[in-house]
Amino acid sequence: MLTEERHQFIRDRLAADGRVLAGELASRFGVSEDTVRRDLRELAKAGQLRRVYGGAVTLAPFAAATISQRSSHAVEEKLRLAKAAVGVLAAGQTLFIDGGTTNEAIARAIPRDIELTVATNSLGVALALADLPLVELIVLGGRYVRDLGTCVGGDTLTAVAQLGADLFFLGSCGLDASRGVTAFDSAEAEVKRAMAKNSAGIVIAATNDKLATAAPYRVAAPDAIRHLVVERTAPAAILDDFQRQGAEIRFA
Amino acid sequence: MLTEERHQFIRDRLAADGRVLAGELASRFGVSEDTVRRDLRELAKAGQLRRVYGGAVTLAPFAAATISQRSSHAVEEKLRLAKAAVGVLAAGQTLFIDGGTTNEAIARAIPRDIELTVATNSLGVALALADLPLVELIVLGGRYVRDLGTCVGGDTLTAVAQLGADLFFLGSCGLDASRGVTAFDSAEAEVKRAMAKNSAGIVIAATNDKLATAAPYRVAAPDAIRHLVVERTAPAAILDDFQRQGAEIRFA
DNA sequence: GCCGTTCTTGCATAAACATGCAAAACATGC
DNA sequence: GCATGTTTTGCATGTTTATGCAAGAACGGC
Repeated sequence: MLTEERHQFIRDRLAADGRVLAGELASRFGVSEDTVRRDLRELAKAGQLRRVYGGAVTLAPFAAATISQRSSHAVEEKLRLAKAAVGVLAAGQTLFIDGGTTNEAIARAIPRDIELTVATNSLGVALALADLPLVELIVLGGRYVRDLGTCVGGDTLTAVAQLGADLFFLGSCGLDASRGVTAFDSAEAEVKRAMAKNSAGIVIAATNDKLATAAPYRVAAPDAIRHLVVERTAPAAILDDFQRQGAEIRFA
Repeated sequence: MLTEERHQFIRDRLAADGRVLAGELASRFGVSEDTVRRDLRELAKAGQLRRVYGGAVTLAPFAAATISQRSSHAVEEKLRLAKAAVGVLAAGQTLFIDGGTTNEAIARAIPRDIELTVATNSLGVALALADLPLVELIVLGGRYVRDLGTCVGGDTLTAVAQLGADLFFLGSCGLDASRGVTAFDSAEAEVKRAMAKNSAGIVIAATNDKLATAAPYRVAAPDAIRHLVVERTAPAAILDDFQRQGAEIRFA
């Protein structure tokens, strides 16, 4: 039996039952439990299931409900970035957080015992923060765009205009040392610009594939970035360019 | 049985009954009470429940107060109510939907193939609708209140004021044929009043325990209710009172 | 105050786990 | 065809985790 066939069977079984047992799969496939565990580990790394002691279960409902397509990509890297990104937080701060899977990961990585005020136009981020007892959560409403997972439009801009934040966690965008921060969508860019304008500093957590890419709509100048959180494997030349323009580099 | 499955069961049971007993869970899972206590301790540490002598209860005092009286069948009843409630919908309509578990159930019961415009201040409702391809979703932002699961405040009122809807699905409130619709919270009531004002008709889906109860804050007069969705076992006398004031009764 | 119940803590054990390694199956280049 | 490198798999190793049991502490009713 091919490895891929086992993986497919596990996915199907998870979709049907919501959980699988390592021992059960081993006898079903006629392979050792070690092999099954390896399968489960790989699928977990690919973001297709959650590993638990004794087997695996489907991902948390909120994770499945949000932008599931993109979030299965580079889960581990985003988790590492998120953990590093929350390091810039200080108690009592006010934040803007916009959309994107990296920002959702950051929201989930915020510890329960820190007091913050957070304004977000992302449903996924709002959901991640809805449970935190010490976080004052402000939802920035507006027209919901399915593909982005965020609210945009005039209502959103109005709401942003009434707020001011210490930090703005800017997500899902292109990043280039000469062109700065750019977005793929006009309405999305408008909201990002408003948030950037009303924030004292911008924080960007970017996977390597976001570095040195540009999109049509300008959001912020490169020297507006205060904290840049990147992977350890990020190209040093690009980081130098950002650092020269005032960004503080943080490695995940 | 996986540890994770026990945890999930405990969460579900808490959501349904508002409380769990350690001994009861132990015999149901077929494990020792020590194991159950360990589970409860972990969930408490994760902030998902509050540990009490003999078992555990839900965190939110508001939710606990209203939920504790519900039977474990309340989930099924809400599902039945929700299915009946979506029967009043027609393609192309614009809706307000506010918070409450019944409204979340209604949102989940909306079929994928109906075109609607929905404005909601409930995160749960928004999440349920985020996937539906034909629903234009407008999120009504504002200060998020954890116990209600909704956004309230001036920003929310401003956003509501700019919209008009055919129907308003009004949730989580007291219902009395003489006093009308009433809410437990002042800020919540304000938003409900604004939604009621800007809607052509009000729809209320109420479990039996909601009928003939009243809360401090008035939201709408009894004759503002256009559709009242109730269980088959609802007391006829109460229904008559509402019907005389213009409500159309629908049975789940 | 007492007593039974519930809880925490420490400990033992078995199961599940990660890791390193070697054999087998497979592909690749000459 | 044969040597070489890669992937997959199972096994042995040591580690971690889950669980139940026992003993003592904490709680609640009387």
